[in-house]
Amino acid sequence: MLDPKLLRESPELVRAAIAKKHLDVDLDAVLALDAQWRALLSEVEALRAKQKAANNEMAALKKGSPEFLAKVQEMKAVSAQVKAEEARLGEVEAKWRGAMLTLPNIPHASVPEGRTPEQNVVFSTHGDTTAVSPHAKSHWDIAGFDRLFDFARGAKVTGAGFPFYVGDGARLVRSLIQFFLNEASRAGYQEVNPPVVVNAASATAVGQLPDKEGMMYQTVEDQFYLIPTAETPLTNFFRDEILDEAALPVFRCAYTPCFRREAGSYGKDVRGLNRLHQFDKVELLKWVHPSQSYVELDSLRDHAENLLRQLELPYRVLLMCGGDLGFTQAKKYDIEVWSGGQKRWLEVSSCSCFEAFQARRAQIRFRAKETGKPELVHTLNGSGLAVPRVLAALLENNLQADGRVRIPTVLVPYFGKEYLSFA
RNA sequence: GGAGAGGUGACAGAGUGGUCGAAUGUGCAUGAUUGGAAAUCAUGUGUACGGUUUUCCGUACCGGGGGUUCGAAUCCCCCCCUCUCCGCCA
Repeated sequence: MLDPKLLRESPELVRAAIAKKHLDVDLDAVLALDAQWRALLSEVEALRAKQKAANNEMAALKKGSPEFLAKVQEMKAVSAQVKAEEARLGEVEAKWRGAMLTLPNIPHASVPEGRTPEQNVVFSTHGDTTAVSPHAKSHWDIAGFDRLFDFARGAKVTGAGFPFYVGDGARLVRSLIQFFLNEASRAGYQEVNPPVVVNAASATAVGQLPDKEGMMYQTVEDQFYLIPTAETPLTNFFRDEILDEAALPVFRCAYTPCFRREAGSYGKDVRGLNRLHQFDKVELLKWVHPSQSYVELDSLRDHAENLLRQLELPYRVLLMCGGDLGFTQAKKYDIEVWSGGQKRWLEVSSCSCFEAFQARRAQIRFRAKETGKPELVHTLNGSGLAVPRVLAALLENNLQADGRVRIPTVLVPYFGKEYLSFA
């Protein structure tokens, strides 16, 4: 959510943001609602002040005296009026709030113009995409793939997009998770093991409700949601809290399974490990002082990149253009790994700075030493990393002539051997 | 899942219909005192929104929501959470 004061004082900034993100929002309607809401609020508050004053007078009067009874009669009318006006205020306020929630976060000045994913800027490229194994092929075509990554049985037991990982497949998944977590710890992120189902308030605070309800699995009895990312429980950790300024920045990481319904995709995007309904991911979160958010975004991105470098996987970094930037983000980098068999880039991380947009909605603040007043923190998050696509790239890029997969040196201590075998 | 108790400001803890944003204590901040500290004394110490704008003023908030009433922290209803006991269970 945007700062209502910003909207009032600099509507042109908000208008420019909407244009840069290529969104269609009727800003004038929002402004009109805002004015209406404020006018109505003043009216109601004046009425309540009147009520309060009368209340104090009546406390001094003798109960049951003629003056007292007269006052009761008089205030009955005011009371009815307050009730009616409050009902109206409630309606307008709900509309106003709804309208405010349609306003996107302001893109950072460094975000390039553009409407489509093609207009994202290639920020950097690392590693040699031509240096992958000459035997690379799409991972689902690798002989024996189905034994270690059993989609058929997953579909029987649950549904499409819920594979079983078996044997060396399961072991490699665990190795990657452990490697990612250890690296995050080493970089100063405190490890957290959060709940993987959250309530509606938490989903709302990070913007997954109400608009993205369809992307989450829901429980029947309790109105809980399976998390689409660890960002959801982690960001909510400090919801409605005021932190010490000295405690900032706070770095946290978490491994969780992630659940996404993602209806509507098809084709090669959803083949094999490319897109699943349940997948494993290590997520990195930062709560920082507003002056540090972009320095922190760079170091967050660099941490994620470093994981791919250590895994010896070619990758590139995209700086998202205005039109491809999410609603809530001020700036975002996507990191894509090179999939040598499919000969395409696969997104394995998305590093975003939200500035105060999430924090305002979730009411996460810190007490500023200077003023002693609470201020909103800035939040950032990024994957470090999503497992299945890294897995896909590893299987493809490192496929040997004999059908085995070479394990990157850094993973060998975790995996316990130098080659993964499909036999 | 069943029975009972409870949820008040940073913390402890009063308050059962009116002058209560809320006693008191602790903590914290500033000042006095001191060579310095402790102790003591004094003053101050929530958040949000709106109006105004170097000052202030108004309104709201006593777990959440609804109701009764001229008026609710206080009465009624629903929900959530915590604790104790029982049941169940890894």
